[in-house]
Amino acid sequence: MTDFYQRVYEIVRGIPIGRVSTYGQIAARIGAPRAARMVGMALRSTPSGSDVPWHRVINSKGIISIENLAHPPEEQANLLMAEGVLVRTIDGMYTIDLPLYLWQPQLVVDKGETL
DNA sequence: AAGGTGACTAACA
DNA sequence: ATGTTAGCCACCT
Repeated sequence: MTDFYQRVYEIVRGIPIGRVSTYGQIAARIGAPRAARMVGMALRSTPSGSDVPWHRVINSKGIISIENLAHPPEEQANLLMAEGVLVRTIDGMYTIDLPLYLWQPQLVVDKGETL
């Protein structure tokens, strides 16, 4: 995993079903806390058929990004709801209760790796 | 090789 | 509280 994108995919693959993460959180876990936009870029080029659950990544406000050009936000909302995530529709935007669904990975201090 | 572009964010006004 | 601004940095012309 020498590629930035690959690291993004690896982390996103670790998001459990029914949980979500944010662009910033993933960037931080890669070690580049300011590279949230790059995370979005990486997810942009993930095919629907891939094993990367791109739909489990939303923005820091708990909203499905309306700037999303790769897939309609509606599709992302459907995928999340299919996993049991409660998605509210407010003013044409899809919002998620972030404190409730945010993925909070445990850190393994021993090896400096994460679960 | 150099500059433009964002599935973002935190900081301001 | 809500709207704007300015950093951000790997990728793609």
